[in-house]
Amino acid sequence: MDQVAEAAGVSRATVSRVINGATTVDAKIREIVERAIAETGYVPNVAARSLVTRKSNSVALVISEPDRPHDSSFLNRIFTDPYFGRITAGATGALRPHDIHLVIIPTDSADHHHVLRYLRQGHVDGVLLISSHEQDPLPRQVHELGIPAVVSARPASPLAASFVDVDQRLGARLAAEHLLARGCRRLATISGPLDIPSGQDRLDGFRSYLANRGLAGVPTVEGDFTRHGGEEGARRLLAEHPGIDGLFVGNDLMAEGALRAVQDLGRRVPDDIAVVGFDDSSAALDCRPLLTTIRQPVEEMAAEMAEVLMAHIASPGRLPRSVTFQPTLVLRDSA
Amino acid sequence: MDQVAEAAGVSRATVSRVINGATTVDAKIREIVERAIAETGYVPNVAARSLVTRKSNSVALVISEPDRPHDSSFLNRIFTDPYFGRITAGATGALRPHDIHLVIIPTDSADHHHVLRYLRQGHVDGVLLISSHEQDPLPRQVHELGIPAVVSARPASPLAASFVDVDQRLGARLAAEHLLARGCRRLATISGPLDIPSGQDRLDGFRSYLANRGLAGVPTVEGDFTRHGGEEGARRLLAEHPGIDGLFVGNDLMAEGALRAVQDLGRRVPDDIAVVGFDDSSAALDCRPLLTTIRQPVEEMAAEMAEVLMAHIASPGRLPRSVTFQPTLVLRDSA
DNA sequence: TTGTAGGCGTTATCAA
DNA sequence: TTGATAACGCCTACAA
Repeated sequence: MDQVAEAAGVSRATVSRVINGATTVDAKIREIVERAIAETGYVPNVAARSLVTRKSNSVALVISEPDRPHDSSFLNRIFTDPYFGRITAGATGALRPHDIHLVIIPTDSADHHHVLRYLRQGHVDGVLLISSHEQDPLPRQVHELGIPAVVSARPASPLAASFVDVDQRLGARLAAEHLLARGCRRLATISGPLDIPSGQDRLDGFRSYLANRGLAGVPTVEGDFTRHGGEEGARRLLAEHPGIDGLFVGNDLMAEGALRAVQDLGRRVPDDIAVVGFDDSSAALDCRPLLTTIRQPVEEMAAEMAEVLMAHIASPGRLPRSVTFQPTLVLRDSA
Repeated sequence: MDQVAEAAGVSRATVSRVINGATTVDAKIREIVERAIAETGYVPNVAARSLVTRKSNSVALVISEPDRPHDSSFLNRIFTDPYFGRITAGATGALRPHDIHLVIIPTDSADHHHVLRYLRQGHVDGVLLISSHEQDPLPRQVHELGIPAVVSARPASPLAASFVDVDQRLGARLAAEHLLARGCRRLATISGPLDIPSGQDRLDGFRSYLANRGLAGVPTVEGDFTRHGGEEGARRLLAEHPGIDGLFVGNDLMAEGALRAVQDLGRRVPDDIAVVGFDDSSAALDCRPLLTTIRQPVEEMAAEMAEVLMAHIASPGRLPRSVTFQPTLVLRDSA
């Protein structure tokens, strides 16, 4: 910076002003300084800057996955589920205009410790926390750190933190309505993990809507949000209830697997069995037939999380708030 | 830190020594200081530290994906292909013991600019660059930045940079050998994108081995390393060459799609058509039948990249070097 | 509008 | 083995 100042014949303070876009600098001088910056190839030192501003201009995207001992690794799950790509895309898009970097941090419980340390050390100004597991202690721990944070869904236990969610029960209800509307009467469902609020809520929403219309006792199996889990679930379901004519599956990945199993077992989709998924992720388009599903506006939700987080960072005293998005039915070929 | 020093009745310098594990500090004093640290809940300020050490203790994992206009988004591809999960796992594992953070940065060409700026600003001490695309300018640009870097594969155009790779041609040859050994004579292949060196090399390796044994003119279609591309490729291949009895597919994801198509078309696997994939990723286990494939030790390769990078960071003058791993055949049920 | 000077929280050098 | 003290590179009152 001294170099630039010298080359431009001004003081370091002026160089600093130019860099930070202060309005109180003469147009001519600004230009001279900018040229000097270009010529010297000067790049500000972020460490020095954040030492004084106490800002890092980056936020963490912490993706906390529960331990599933029989699964290979949580990283495999994260880098295999299109959901996280959408989250990342949405958050990046919202942060980019503000010149804020997104630091992606996948974690399972074994390294919560590292993550907390990372956050405590002040590497980032705030946290976007994607945590689905009901027992996950991370949301509370992050909250106790006192660092600005926004959670991806209603926390399992009440927490004075901002969160963004979709109306899960409404989504499930849309699926039920659609299946009923197209004439299905023997419905069943493959739910997500019941220790994950979204898995639980979608199941509840589906069942309670049907129960209110006299259709109680819907056959249910619990899946794990993976393609394989959906395949297994469908097989079990059809083995015990061969007469099923409508199936609601807790997410698209499982629906993809279920679709395959259903067709392997000789049922036509949607004629014999209509199938509705949940998410409207890229997996819905990998399905044959194309998957009718409940759209969750994940990118927009992630962007909203980022906006709320930036607001918290800008004014630390701000009260927590929650934003809920509405799901919609996306009609394709499977139902 | 002043607080800690006061609480412990020592100077800041001593506190610093304790924190950094200097051996030149009295055991008793060390203990007192440590207690003071615990009591005050002191956490070092990383910005101040890296301002003076000129180290950030973190490295970037830059995942550079080529633009594929007809695909939804590069993030979707990255968070959908198990390959990147394995890379991340391997790199994290190697870095963790050294207390170095991994900053994951997915990018397509539209934001190379941001990435380069990020690197130039000194946020990280070095770069692990995952770049497959032949025309990708990023490896060269990163190299010109002068920041320590290790690339994930032999760069398309010669570059004085360290890289880690697997012997792609040998892998393809193993596949060919195996198919021949089990009696297949009418072989075909679905290659990866030919503008990606690994796609090209696997194809070359497969064809040239066969050509040397009098089997030239192997039917070939080019795929895109996605499940869907594999499905399409297999359909095209079988439409034109219905007599095929052995198929080598450029990666497991495509093999999964191909397997589905082949069986949809009424062929039994492996009896009518034997199928060999490449990678040994988790997708191989999602296949039915389980996929026989060429194992690429991705985790170990990523770990090696990290080791080499740390060596470069430790001694900046170090000459670039390349490390090549050997692929192996993993026998399962599809061939 | 510009320059001067002090301080941000560490580490590192040098004496003691 | 410990303690002063000087950087590290930047921002920001405050003074000019």
